[in-house]
Amino acid sequence: MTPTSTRPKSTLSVELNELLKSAEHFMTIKKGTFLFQEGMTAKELYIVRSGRVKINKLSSDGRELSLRICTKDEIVGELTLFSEDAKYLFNAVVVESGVVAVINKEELERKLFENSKLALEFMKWMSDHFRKTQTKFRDLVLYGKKGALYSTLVRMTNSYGRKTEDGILIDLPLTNQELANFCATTRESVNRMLNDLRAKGILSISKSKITIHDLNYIRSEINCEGCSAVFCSIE
Amino acid sequence: MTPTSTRPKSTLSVELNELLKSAEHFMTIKKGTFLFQEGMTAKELYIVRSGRVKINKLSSDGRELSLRICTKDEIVGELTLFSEDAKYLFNAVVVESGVVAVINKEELERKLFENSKLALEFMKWMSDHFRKTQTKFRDLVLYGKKGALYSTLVRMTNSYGRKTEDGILIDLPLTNQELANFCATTRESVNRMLNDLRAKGILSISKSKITIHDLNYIRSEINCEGCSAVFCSIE
DNA sequence: ATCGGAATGTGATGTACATCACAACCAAAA
DNA sequence: TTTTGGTTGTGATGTACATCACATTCCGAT
Repeated sequence: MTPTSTRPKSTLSVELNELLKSAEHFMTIKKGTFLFQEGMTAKELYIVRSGRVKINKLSSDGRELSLRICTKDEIVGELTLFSEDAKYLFNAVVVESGVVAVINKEELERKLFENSKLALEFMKWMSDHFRKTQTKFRDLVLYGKKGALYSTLVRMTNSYGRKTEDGILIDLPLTNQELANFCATTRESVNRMLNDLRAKGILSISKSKITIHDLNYIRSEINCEGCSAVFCSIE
Repeated sequence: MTPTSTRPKSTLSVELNELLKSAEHFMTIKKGTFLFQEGMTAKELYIVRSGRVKINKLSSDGRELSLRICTKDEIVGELTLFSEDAKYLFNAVVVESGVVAVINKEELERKLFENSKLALEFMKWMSDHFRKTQTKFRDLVLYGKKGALYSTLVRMTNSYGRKTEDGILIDLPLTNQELANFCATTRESVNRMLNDLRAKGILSISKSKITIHDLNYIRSEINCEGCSAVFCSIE
């Protein structure tokens, strides 16, 4: 698993990472379990150290909207900070076993108060994170389901893409259904759209992993040529 | 204009407001002009003191997606903080003349660094703001166009609603087109949906202002009975 | 190798919503 | 008052996408 990602990632700065570390204890997480569920009162947030955590939201009629897939060094549960008696807005389900660092909310708030540098970096992280989310929803809302899928593919590529001879491999097995959950659409629609792209030679799929041959085509379809890829990720 | 809003608002705390004030100069803004436009390099952010500023985004084919309408004490342009060489993601167009306080980005960052209390409160504001946006997009994506409209109505009510004898008046003239822009839909669809609601006695319209007679009906349709209204606003 | 469950693929049909077209209704200006 | 430009209202039609139904492929467990 060489770090041959095609684009720079906006991760936690070293300092932020180090400082957060000092306040934490660790917890192993097992595939299929929840880190937290929507509506639970939030007392802590988490930093993924290994494994994968998916953030999602269930609609009243049982459909799932996936929002993020978080791997190493991603912060989870951040939305509840600074509001007393906050409830988690989303679910965090472990999709690959691993370890998270547990950070007590109040303790973090105290640390942020005491350490201006930490506070500033944390604000920067929040701000970046906010921008990512905003642009993602914009694609979803402005460019229909195709926009949603293409946006998801671009983000997946930026987060998990690894250069190969014939394109960029999204190094994460994905079913049609899982992609559909990110797009608020159905597996059938995703299937048809992917087959169209396949027919055009834009991408190919093998062993439920997607290889993108022509990322620019996808990016141009949703007018994201100009956007800085740093904000365009799935984490 | 008595402050008979039906629900508590999450505005800037007094301290935050005061501290921000010290760094600012004022600028009058005229209806129809832009505070900033998408893609411009961002050097400052703004606090609305009077008048109204609409935040929107134009799609490549000319459709408009409205995101916020900001009045007194709302922060505008906040998304560009902490990222050097940031470009504005959206447009800010003045829809009602007034005055804004101008805050230099670098100066604010310095102030936040020097004053932990300010930093903490600012983070709280960002976090609240983030939650609002997330929940709004969720309605938009999960519950279709009807969900988008109902969500917009609830938010408008929370932000501009004033109790009257026969319901809650949204004290802001709104055309079908303007509502449509908030929902990423067409004026015709909005018109039909509003007429349905009118026929059911849920709301009524006069002089392009909406009065909601049965807010609970609308809220129940998009499953937001449980949500705290503080986060459910249009600002 | 073979069985069974999950994932994929693809037609037929339904439905929500956009688009088009145009009539009716204002309210402010001439 | 009449004109005019913006807004509302509403049918007819088109299109994107969801839903349903079922066949096929894939893959791990026995």
